[in-house]
Amino acid sequence: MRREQRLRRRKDFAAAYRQGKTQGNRLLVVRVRPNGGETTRFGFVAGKVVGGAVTRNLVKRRLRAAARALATKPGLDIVVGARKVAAVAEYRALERALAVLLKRAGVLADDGPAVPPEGPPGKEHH
RNA sequence: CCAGCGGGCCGGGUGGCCGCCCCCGGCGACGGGGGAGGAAAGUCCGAACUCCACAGGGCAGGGUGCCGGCUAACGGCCGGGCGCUGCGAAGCGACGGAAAGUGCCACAGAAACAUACCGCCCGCCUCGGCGGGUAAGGGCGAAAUGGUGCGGUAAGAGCGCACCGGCGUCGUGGGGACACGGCGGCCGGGCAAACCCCACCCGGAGCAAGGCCAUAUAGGGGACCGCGUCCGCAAGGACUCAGGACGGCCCGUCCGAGCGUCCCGGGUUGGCCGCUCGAGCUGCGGGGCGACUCGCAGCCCAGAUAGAUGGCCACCGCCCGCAAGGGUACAGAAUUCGGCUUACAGGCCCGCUGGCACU
RNA sequence: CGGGGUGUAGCUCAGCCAGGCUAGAGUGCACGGUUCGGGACCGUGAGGUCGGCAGUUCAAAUCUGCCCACCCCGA
Repeated sequence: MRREQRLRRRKDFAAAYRQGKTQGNRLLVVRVRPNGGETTRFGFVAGKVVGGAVTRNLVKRRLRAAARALATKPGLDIVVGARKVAAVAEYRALERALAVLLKRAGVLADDGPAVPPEGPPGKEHH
């Protein structure tokens, strides 16, 4: 996932936490917020409860791969937070959980317009 | 073969699909190269680097602590000495000073640093005490006046002698810690990880250092102290010292009535540089017991910033399990090095010690 | 990157600097008393690897070193 497609500013994370719509299950917590741009950006959060630096990085890498495999609508900021059990979950479980939550938020590319994007329904990235 | 000691090293492999970061080339599509560790960890020491401060001296504070060496430096390493443990290979050691001073040593015990409770011996007497001597014995205690033996004595005692231990002194060896020997002679505790003394070392901060650019209710708003005296026409000088600087304090020095101090707001948390070629790595040769060092040749080996170095699958290896199957250590660079400490499945290599058996 | 603090009974804390004393206090818990019963009150009692491992010392909750967990502050 390219740098432009990731959330990199503290302000962006703070805005998603403050204004975003939240979906969650045992493994993950997802917050979605329109960013007014044309590209959808992801941010991944794995706090201390997940484990040490090695497992936190592993979880974030897996989530990044899972997010890349799913097609989303453009113009969104999506923050994916990992819960404690995500540390021992397999990749398949993480990917399925992320797909379910994004579907529930209505931001997958083949969903109806649940969150109205600001820009035109843009092309696929990746 | 069994048990053990020391040192060094590895710590998954191959392939496929899809990706990420950096560098180089190219207008571009794209092509080429590189991309986590032995601890990257804890942040316990030492340095490099950067900014600030710096006439000098003293005090305070912190650290180190057998000797010699290595090193840029170190609280690290190497070699040696001494002590303790182990049959041994080896291991461990905050290992200067208690005749500089102060302090503490609970309880028990007569007494804890100055002492006679019981006992023993001598003397006296109104037969149970009094006076004196005595640290061999008993008892208390973590610790009680060096240990064993012989002599000696009223009983005893380094009182004398021998050996051992310690202390002092002289000599010899050694670069030194120290060792060995002679002589003297018995000289009385412990704790300095209690204060302390001695020797040596130490400016302060840290890459959010520091610099450039952009942005801004921005050369913003508010509160407070003070703007003295004398000489001189003036420049200036002196006094008084309010104040400020010199890491903390003092001496001292400098600045000096400045434009100071404090609070709010803003920025530092935007971008770029610093940022990876370095006390560098590999090989060969020389010096040294060794830590290490010198010379030559070759090599370029992560630079991210919500933070790249990967995700998934297959086969193999290893471990658990009858099997299905499951697991595959500790752990993720953040300015960079040198160490220390801590964590770690499994495995490999080298040297050595003890024991058993056989030749 | 740097600095500081805390860890003691189920809970909240003393004791640590200046080592020795039965490791205490409040609350909670159990039992008994009081009451018709409960609360309050009175009495009795149980409950502690003093965060862990080493070391110094005759002796460590206390001193020293290393490690673990948590909290706070500054740049």
